[in-house]
Amino acid sequence: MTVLESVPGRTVPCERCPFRTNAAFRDFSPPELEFISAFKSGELNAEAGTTLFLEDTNSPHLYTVLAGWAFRYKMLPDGRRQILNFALPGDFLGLQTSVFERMGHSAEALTDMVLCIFPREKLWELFSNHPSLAFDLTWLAAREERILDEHLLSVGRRSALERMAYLLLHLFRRAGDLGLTDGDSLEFPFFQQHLADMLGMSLVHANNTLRRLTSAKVVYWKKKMFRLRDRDRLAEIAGYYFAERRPRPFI
Amino acid sequence: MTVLESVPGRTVPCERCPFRTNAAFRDFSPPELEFISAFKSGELNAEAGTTLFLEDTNSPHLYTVLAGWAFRYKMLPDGRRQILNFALPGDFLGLQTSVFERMGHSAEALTDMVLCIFPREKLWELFSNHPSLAFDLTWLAAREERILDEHLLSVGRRSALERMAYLLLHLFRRAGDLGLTDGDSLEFPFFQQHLADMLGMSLVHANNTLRRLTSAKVVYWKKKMFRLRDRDRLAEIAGYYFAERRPRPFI
DNA sequence: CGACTTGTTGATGTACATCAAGGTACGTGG
DNA sequence: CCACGTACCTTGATGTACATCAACAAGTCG
Repeated sequence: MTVLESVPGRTVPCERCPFRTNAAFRDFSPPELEFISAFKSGELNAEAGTTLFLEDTNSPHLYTVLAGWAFRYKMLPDGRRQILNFALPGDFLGLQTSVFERMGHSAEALTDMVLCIFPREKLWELFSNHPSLAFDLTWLAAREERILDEHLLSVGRRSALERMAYLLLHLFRRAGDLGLTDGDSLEFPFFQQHLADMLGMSLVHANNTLRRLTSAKVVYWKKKMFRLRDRDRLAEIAGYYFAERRPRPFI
Repeated sequence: MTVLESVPGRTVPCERCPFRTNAAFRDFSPPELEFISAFKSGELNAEAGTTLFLEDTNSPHLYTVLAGWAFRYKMLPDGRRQILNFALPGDFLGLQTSVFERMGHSAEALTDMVLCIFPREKLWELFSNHPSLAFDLTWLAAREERILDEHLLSVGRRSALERMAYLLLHLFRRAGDLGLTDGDSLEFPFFQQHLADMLGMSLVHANNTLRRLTSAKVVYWKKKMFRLRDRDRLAEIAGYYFAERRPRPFI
């Protein structure tokens, strides 16, 4: 996470936000940029493992991820955990807290992170004065919904092998769009337990399934280093893989 | 669906929309109402079984459900189907089509339906001139996300019995909020195959699971008539059941 | 150096899917 | 009216994809 290193104390001004030069993000008009700058109330540097949100509690903040990975999850009273989605740089966290009074999910930092903080009281100002940004928010919500739809299809109807293939492709593509990949390789910041909890299977079975993919030389996975060795084969295993790319997010 | 019968040909003017007097929906200011009236371009009367959206295609329309039930779903190439969510009166369908160029899911009418049609080109006008309505849209998107989160938790981590209990409670509550229930009973418009496809299990297993609940006298289910005989027991089986109610939707 | 974390593998059990058959209700045409 | 098909529900037999339990390997860290 180069951003983390390049900003070792003070905050990134929105005018020099690294996303401004990233092709994955749309351009902002000067008034938009000005508003965002005023909207941003600070930054949160969170260590890996930090709880960003806790289910059923309230949060005064909205965040966008500036650097690092997080994940959203829900738990059952007996400790069973379901990871709902991962959050990467550019993703928005905490919309629910501004729309309902309590979060319906928890969120945890997977790596050390930098998050931009926005006070939710000012969200209304965004809606009334900057419809283009309100639309971006809606865009992000619709994208999240689409990802959840896909995951639900995976967990509900795909086999363990198909699910694993799908998830790896999904994550690789999202990271790739942000320029986090290096050719066919990428550092995945999570443990096999995270894969299992995302895919709704046991750790042992996630391990077996991943092993089937590695020993078939479809992917490489060791010590968090991931390599996509045979993308077509992986897509074929996943059942189908729907690719879409359009720049349009918030911030 | 009384609305369907009471409007056997022409459209419902928004000023006399049945939701205006329904406690589950928020009030509109006169300008909001006026805009909505102009935004609405017509009505669609769809028979049960009609495809409202088809995955990977585009739709020029947005809909809100005025009467009837629908469901959103995705399919794998070999025919496995995952139902993502059900849509009830007041729900909004087709946001994705205005934000991406293709739908990520299909949708089908479960009963005969009446839908209000909104042209998506005018959505921008909503965002720029009626931020309160834009916020409502965001509210609906956030609610959909929350429901999907719950379903993902169910399918990924709950047992078949827990899942079934959760889903029945979920649907009963949503229908109840809209005043569609009659005491502890409700007409569910779907077949057991729909339950199975929602819960990510086979038809046979859905049947067995439902039967366990009926023979334990927790619920009654026969010929689409559903009765909640022991709500507390059902909630206990579901693991936990988080209840929240706030009026705030669009239209 | 142990203590702990993460990954890996095997043995065993079970929750689920699949296959197959029959049951009831309802429609249709004769 | 009956014979027939069709749609949905129900149940049993069998198979398998998964979970659980248990142990160990390899790395990391105080």
